[in-house]
Order: sequence, then C-alpha cells, then structure tokens
Amino acid sequence: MKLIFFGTPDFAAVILKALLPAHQVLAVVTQPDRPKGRGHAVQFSPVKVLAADNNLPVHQPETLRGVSIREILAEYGADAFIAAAYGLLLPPKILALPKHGCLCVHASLLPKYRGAAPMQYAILNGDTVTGVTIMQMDKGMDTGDMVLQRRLPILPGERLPGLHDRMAALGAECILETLSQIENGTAERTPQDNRLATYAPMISKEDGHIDWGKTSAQVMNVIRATDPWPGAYTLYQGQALKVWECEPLSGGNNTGEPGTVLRSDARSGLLIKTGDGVMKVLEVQAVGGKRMAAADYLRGHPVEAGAKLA
RNA sequence: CGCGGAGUGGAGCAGUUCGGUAGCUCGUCGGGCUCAUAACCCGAAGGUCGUAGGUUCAAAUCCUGCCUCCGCAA
Repeated sequence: MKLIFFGTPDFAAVILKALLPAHQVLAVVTQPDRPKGRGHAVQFSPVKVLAADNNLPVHQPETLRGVSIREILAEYGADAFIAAAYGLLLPPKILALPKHGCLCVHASLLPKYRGAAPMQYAILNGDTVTGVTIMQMDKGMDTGDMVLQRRLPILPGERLPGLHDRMAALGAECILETLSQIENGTAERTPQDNRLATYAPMISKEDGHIDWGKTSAQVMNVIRATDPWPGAYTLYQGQALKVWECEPLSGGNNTGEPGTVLRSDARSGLLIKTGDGVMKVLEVQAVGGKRMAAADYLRGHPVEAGAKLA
C-alpha cells in the first residue's frame, strides 16, 4: 500500500522500519528539529534519521492546520496515513485525505491510557498486562475505532526501556497485520467504550519524585516507569538524589517515619523506611555526578542514619 | 554561544579561595588476634593530580586552549 508515515521518537522509528520493506512509504512527517540536549545542539528525530537513510521525503510542519501542508500531503495520493507517537493531533481535514483514512499505533489496551505516556502509566500503576491497539483515527485524542488489539504481559521488575522495545516490536507486527486485513477487506472496527477511558498524560519531572509514604512496590513502580527519563529521585538536604535501583526488603525494622534513613554504611547499604516496609537503595546518582552503586556513593558522601529523605 | 557541576592511586571523595614534597573512607596484598568472621590490630604496594601549553624558584592549586563525563533547562 502507498503510505505516509507520521511519527517522531524511537518507538515510531521501529514501526517505520517494519513498514519500509512491506509497503511503499511515500513520505514521512515528523516533528520539527528543535534544540535539544546540552548546549543547544539541534537533534534530528529518530524517524527523520531513518527516513533520511532511506532517501524518503521528510516534512516537519509546525502545525498541520494550514492549507499548504494539506495540499502537499494530498499530492502524494497515499492510500493510508500511519501515525505512531507523532506528537500532534491530526486535524479532520488531514484525516479525510487518504481513502483508507489514518491508522494509529497506540501503546496501550484502549480505551485505557489514552494519551502521550501509556507505557509509563502501565508500569507506574503496577499493571501486569498491557498491549498495543491499532485504531482508525478520529478527531479526538486516541478515541478512534479499534481495528486490532494485542496483549503483552509486563514482566516482573521490567523497566520502561525493556517494555518499550517489546511494545514497539509488537506494534510493528500489529500494523502490518492490520494493513493486510485492510487490503483483504477483512478489517473490522470496534468502537471504544468511552466510559472505561483513562488518560496517560505526558510524564513530567515531578512524576519521578519518590513519595516514601507509598508502599515499597509503588516506589519500585516509579523507578521502573521513569527510567531513563526523568529518573526517580528523592531530596536529601534539599538536593536531588536520583535513585536508579532499589530492592524492597521484607520484614525487619519497620518503625520510623517514611523516608527515614534506617541504616547507612557501605556494608549494609542505604536502608530507607517506606510506607509499608524497608527499601534498600542499590544505585544512585547525585546532581552533576554519574550513576554509582549506593556503597560507592556512601564512601564519599556520608549519609547519617536518622536523616530524612523527602 | 541556554545555565551549571565534575575529571586526584582499583572505587567514592577531600585538598584548589590565601601556590611550597598528595590526604580520607574503602578495596587489594602480607602479617597478627580469634573457634570463627564481612569484625578488630599491624604493615605494604599502588597516583605523569583528564590533556596541551603559559606564569613562577616552585603548580593538583593561578591563566589559556582542547578532550571526556554529568545535572538543570528544553
């Protein structure tokens, strides 16, 4: 099929890569290049890089609302538009262009987790199952009719990068299968039950802030969901301290305010009181520093037992 | 030129303000104590202080360029 692909980050690039050999991708639309990272350097989106490697035309409009971009896209005469983590809503006039409409690869079991960060929220909430939904886009945010849905178990202890990669691979399979169904005329559309809809808005820095009053399992979920960005952190003496790896301890000392440092030495490690138990901190990162084992950190940055983390 | 932190024996840090023979907590190796030990005691090895220049009688420390790593902000 003749397609135009809309997407921006790695997740989208994986999908695009799978489409390339199977279909005729006429052009790619991705977010404009923006200064990113340290020191103002402009970085191309993973989708743009992949498109460039394959000599595909790339469009990077600030908005899809203008007449000009609509005419440009119409010009290609694509059979369908495919969107995956593009970052902008497609306006109705764009949705109406291709004869098969616009299909979206969404990383959740819709109508659950509509929005920008479905995988993060699945981990954050401690879900054990998530999945990919292919939907026929409409003007709402992830509200279109579902064409295909596949479940994927979230592995115990799995972090976002691992889940992300498996979901992207599954998403690629799903979109290929959906396109086959459309070509065969066997695709079926199921409306979403809006009463069951939940939302997964974009993750912010603050989502990584650990609340030690929650259970150890919930704290672990924050660590798993915010890896690698923004990273789970706590405040020690007013300074952010990222917590990359932890291990909940069962039983033992269960007294004290949540966030209290129960023990702190290179041998027994850094033990923190949580809402329902004790967490052993295994890997941390101080402001300006690099990731290191908690024991290493403690050698140069003594933390007194009884101190409070916030 | 977005703001900022950092590169010192194997690890994590101090020392840089006010230049003057490199230190702390560990680790490693050897020895001792002990029924025993991740505990304790004694001893040892190990560092061109990121790199290239400059200033100076003398530079980890002051000045300049470069490399690398990282936090914030996006």
